[in-house]
Amino acid sequence: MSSSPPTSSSPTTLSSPGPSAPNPNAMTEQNKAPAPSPEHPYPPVMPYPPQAYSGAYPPPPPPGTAPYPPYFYPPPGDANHGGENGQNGLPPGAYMMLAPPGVVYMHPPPQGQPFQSPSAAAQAPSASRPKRKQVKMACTNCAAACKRCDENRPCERCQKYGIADNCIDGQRKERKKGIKRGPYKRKNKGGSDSPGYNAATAAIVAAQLGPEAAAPYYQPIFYPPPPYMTHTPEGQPGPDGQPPHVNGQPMMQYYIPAGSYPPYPHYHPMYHPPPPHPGAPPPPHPGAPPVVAAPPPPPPPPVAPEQHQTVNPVDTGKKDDVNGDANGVGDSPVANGKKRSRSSKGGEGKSKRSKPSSGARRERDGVAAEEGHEEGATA
DNA sequence: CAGGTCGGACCGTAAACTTG
DNA sequence: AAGTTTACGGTCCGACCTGC
Repeated sequence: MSSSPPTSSSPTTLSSPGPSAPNPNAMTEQNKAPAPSPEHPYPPVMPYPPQAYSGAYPPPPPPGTAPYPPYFYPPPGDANHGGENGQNGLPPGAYMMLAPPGVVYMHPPPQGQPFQSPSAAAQAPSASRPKRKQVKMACTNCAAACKRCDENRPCERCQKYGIADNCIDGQRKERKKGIKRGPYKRKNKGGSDSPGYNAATAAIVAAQLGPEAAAPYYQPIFYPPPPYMTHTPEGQPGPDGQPPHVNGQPMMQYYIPAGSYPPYPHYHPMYHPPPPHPGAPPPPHPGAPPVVAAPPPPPPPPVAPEQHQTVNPVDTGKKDDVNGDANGVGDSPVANGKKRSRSSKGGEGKSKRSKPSSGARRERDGVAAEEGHEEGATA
């Protein structure tokens, strides 16, 4: 999913890092929407009555009305957008907003690109990171050293280290058979699975905003990055062909269906505002209509315990697996394809190291945990 | 600094299931 | 049977460790 920024080589540099939890009440100077303009009043004028929608994408405008009007506000990375690159416990590439139940908010996907579901977006490698390619079978030397191998025999690495003689394929173990599995979860088949409220999203919201916010009244809606603007709403082109900037951020285009105003959902009468999050009092906004008491929210959906487990969106710090080159630096042959053993560690095979996990390590080293990731892959 | 070690993310795909 | 989902078994990135 990439509405690739026009200039940056790294999308993550263009969109600002999400500073904190996607708390709709939390707003910083940077997070604020741009000043309203006559064409784009604040809050935006909703020409349609609030509507519940959970069907096909994009949601059709009400009969007899024009397509959704564009509105503009700062790009993801603010408090209402949750995780960039898996920060804040959200999947990488996903943006989060809060909306009333049933309202599906999306914007048109970039030209020629299909809508990608949140889960798919979370799974997909980012545009800046090509998928790692693996050989079918590494030679025994490379496998033992956990180093990149190639299809040739002797492989490049073995040649480099003068152990070409030992460059042979290993023996692949046969797969276990007869492993019983539970019932399969079928994916939504509609081509684009609309982001619905489920235990996973509930858990994410609960983690970020507190359990109250996880109630169905505050559904997190994930959607792909919107396209960047080429001109301001006033028609001014951006500098050097780049998107115009607002508050130092490239301007994006959002389409906002009636009934959901992403940046400040609690200003809409339909919303039942969540209790103030500690340390993040809801800032008043000029021109904001009074908050009308909403009907009592329905009880939160029960969260299946097993799903609880899998929903651990806060990845402990998956490394940025940018591949590419297999730089030979630090590479080393493993003599005779022997399984290593480290005397002091009683190593046999891949014994656990007595050092912080790589995740913790990265954290300690100040490497940002990127790409909040999927469920713990292997059992 | 170069080479050795290895945790764990990532990948490919076989096997288990589901669907038509 | 064909398609889908799951998870096994493997690859290899990249950080740490060690010895020269």
